[in-house]
Amino acid sequence: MAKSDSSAEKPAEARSHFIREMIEAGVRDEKHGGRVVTRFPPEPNGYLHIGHASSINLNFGMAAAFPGGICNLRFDDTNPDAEDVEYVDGIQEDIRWLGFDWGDRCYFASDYFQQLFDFAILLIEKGLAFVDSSSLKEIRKLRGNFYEPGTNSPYRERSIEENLDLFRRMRAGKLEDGAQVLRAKIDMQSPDLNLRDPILYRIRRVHHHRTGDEWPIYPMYDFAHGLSDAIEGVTHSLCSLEFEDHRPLYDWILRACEIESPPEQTEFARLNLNYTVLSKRKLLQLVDKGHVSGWDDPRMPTLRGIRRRGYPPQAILQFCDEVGITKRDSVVDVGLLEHFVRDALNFGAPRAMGVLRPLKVVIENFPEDQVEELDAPFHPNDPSFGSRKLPLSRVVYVERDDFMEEPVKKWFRLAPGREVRLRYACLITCVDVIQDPNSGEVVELRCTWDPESLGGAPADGRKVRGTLHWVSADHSVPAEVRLYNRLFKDENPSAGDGDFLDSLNPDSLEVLSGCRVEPSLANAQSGDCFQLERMGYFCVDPDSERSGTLVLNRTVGLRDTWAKEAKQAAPGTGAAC
RNA sequence: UCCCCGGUCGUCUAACGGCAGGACAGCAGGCUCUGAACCUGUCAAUGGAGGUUCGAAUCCUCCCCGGGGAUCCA
Repeated sequence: MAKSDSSAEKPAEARSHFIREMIEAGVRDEKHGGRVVTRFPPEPNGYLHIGHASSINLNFGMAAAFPGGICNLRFDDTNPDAEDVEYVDGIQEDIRWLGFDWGDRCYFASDYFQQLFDFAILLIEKGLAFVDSSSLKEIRKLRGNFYEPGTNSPYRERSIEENLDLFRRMRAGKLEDGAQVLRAKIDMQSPDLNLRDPILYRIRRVHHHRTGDEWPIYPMYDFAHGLSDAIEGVTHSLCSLEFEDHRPLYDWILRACEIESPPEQTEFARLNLNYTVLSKRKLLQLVDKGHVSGWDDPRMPTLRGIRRRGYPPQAILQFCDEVGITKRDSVVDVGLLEHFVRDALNFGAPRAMGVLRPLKVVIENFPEDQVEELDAPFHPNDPSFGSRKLPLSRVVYVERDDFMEEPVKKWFRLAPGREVRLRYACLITCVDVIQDPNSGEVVELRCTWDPESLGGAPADGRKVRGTLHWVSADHSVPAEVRLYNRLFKDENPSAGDGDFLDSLNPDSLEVLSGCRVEPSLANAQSGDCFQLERMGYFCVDPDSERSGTLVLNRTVGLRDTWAKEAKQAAPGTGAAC
């Protein structure tokens, strides 16, 4: 039984990592009452990308790994300047596409604004927070720097009553943006700058996408995040490495607010990919400046981009599991992602034939009006996919790249005098080459076929090395095919002092318009995925509906050891697509 | 010059004081009606110096290298 032995069949038992072990130990020791509650906390200021998939997989995965575990979706919407409902809808769509479900627990930090405000009052009453009327510039100056300690604000010793009054006036909306802020009273000498009387609340009189104009003040991340976790009963607050320095503040706030069973913050390294940028700011720039067609451009590392490209969610999850969770910064090779995409598609995608750059072939001894219907399986390793009929007629198209007038060594495709197999059809021999008299370009091949080889092997059992994909000229349907290359030329587009946009690959998109695909694809629906044999995995782009012709995205090419070998033999000639 | 974190094959990752293992990539074969998939084999690593120990990737000290940290961002 040689069914394709893909890892897609056996969902690898979840690999362990330090966070899983930590949670396991905690559950064993009845820490947090033995509960596991995580949350995925996106800020709705951009679309999710492959890096977020790792965090989503972690948070939802850990919840699922323990009995009774749950994972909330919580929008961290405390900065109305950058945020938008467009993103809250898109983010939910993307997480669902990955296969995760938060039940009815879709929360918003903005839902907690009143509770957060009350906690701030508590802090003031306890003498742990004060209103600072210094200007932004003064606050910055007094904070000190890496090497110099900070200095106490002149407003630090205001009375509790005065602070209460001032803070309530902030809330009442009577003050200008920036007039004053609420600060925690911690330690201006601390080597951890986050502890130098961090700002808890600021005045920002702008419209919020959920709370409208109700709040003229907004809580800062450090204040809002831990308390939101606490309000939701989160036990494990998993975040990325850059918040490590914030953990003492996270703990301070929960302690100061007298949270009885405080959540625990643990940091892990974010996912990085070479030849890719994963920063919302940079992705936004690509979209805004028109370097890509949108957040869902198939070259984008966004979840909607790779979804449109045809990456199966299963492949992304397996990729995340394989990469794992650690505390060390790393840059994963995009090749690993592509490996899991191929792996999932090899297992799950039906096969078809399509010619990207057609070269006309006339089979001279094939009767003019004859059409042979050949049976071809949809999957070579899995009969459950069934089969379809392929029409063979006198004129067919083969791939232009499969013919070489002067074949290099080890070439076993078509060339003058050479015999090859048309996949699932018959053997043909090239007997003549027709060129354009002016350009010299090969425009047509004249071949003969061996009728006895119909359906497979020749009668005499002779071996033929090359097998080509093909379509019948009259029966095939037209298609536009979009080939994608990496968006950036450099492994690390953000390295150096230059603009990352300078690293953009001008050849990241190649549109082929005269393609021909087999008739079974005529009714393919947007989103359908299949392999065009020998050419790669493809999916139907939604543009097909608009344009009325089939538009195919190449999801990923097949491994191509011949291209590699040919490239080594003739450096500089290698076709890189 | 300060604080925090991290350094294991090319890349990612395991090891919880006891044989440095896996995946991807690479290379060499095999099989094949996809130069795919699949199968077999193979290359390849503990940043450095000391110390503790019968035994150190793992514990300790120092050094080196990398990342993060001074938004009224998250």
